[in-house]
Amino acid sequence: MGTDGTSRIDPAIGRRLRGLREARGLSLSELARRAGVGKATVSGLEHGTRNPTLETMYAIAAALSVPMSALTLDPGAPAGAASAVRGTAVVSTLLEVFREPGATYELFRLRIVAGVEQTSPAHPPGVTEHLSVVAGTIRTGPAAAPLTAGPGEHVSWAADVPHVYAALGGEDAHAILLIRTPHDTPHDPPAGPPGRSAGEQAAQA
Amino acid sequence: MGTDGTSRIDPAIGRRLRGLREARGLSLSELARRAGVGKATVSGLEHGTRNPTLETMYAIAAALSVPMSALTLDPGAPAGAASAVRGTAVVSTLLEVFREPGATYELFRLRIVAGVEQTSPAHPPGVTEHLSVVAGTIRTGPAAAPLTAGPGEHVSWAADVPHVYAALGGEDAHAILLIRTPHDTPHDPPAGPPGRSAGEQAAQA
DNA sequence: CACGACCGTTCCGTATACGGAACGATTTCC
DNA sequence: GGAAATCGTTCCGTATACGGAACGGTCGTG
Repeated sequence: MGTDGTSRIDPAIGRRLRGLREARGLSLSELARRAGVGKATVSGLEHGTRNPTLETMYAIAAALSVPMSALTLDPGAPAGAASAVRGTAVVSTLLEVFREPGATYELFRLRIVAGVEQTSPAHPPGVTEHLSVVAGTIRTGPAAAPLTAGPGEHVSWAADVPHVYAALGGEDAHAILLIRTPHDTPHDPPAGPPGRSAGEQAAQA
Repeated sequence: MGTDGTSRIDPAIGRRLRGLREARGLSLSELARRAGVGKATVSGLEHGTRNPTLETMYAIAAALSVPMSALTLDPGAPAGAASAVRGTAVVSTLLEVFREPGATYELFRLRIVAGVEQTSPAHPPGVTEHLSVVAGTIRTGPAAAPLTAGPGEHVSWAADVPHVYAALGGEDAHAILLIRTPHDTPHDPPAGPPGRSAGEQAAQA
């Protein structure tokens, strides 16, 4: 990767790892033993001088009894207003994707910024969206006939028409969005520029 | 790691990666280009013949606009009947926990094993559960008055009474469960020791 | 049908992540 | 106060993940 000689990985991972280890009262040697990896590996990781293998990460995460994401801390951050300023009303984080025999499901956590209404274009026929309101009041659904839902309420609609998202009441709203794409229906190409940052992004919902 | 010569990594990662790539209509070459990694790397990854580096995983996840966890999918496995045999009908994977000013939300992915009905004890007053059916047919809600829901349907109920989960129709069912615990109402202590195994565990829902 | 563009796979040399061993520094126990 | 145990770091040879290049296959196009 870097032809620079010493490839560094995000030092935050090392700090996180050391924190988790010490929180459990484990010595570096002991953790290495439990994870079945070399002490040199753990040491190097904590210092951020190694670019670990997935296998190594699995082993260490398992030894600490945490999911890998606790170590890698993906970008899935709460992130203040940063992206709202860019004119995006809906900030989404992809939580999980799973394939069933008949369809693919994508699960998003949404934050809808107050005072802006965002319209998303139609998906291919057959795609349905299911939104569960977590906090705030959300007006969403087909642009032609949106519905209003509060905490604990749900809205579902066929996503083959343009649809809107808006937070009512002056406060940001939060929701869980499940998009079901039947197979046979090819997913539309990604809306944005290719190499944009992972984690938070404008919802292509 | 394996001194066997060829260390294999979980082939599910490869399948997941290929699924995400194809869902976006990207060719392998194009993905490699966007991620700034070699085609050989992507190819090897999809075939499960490489044990990738964190840096590589980051680059690819970013190019796909997904968090790394969408690729690594921690242990949250479909796992046949293994845990059902242990008398557990509901297998849950914690996807995310988030705190809002007024409440804490926990989001689970559930797999409900067919043919068994599981009853969960009452939560403290104020706790509500919201279940979205992903696949199959689920009978759930307060034990005294459960409801039946199919794919895309939702059920909500106050969780201060015993409640049940059951998959109808002879097939396992899948769902997303959101548990809202208002603050002031101290959450019941987590059933296990603090650092209990991440990923799959019996639902304390 | 020849040609170019692109696909996904495989081969290859190099950079580096790996575990084991050696090291000095502390701490524990007799 | 010396021996043993354990700590975290560093050195080292080996295994392997990496990107680039070469390859055959499949399209569109002239």
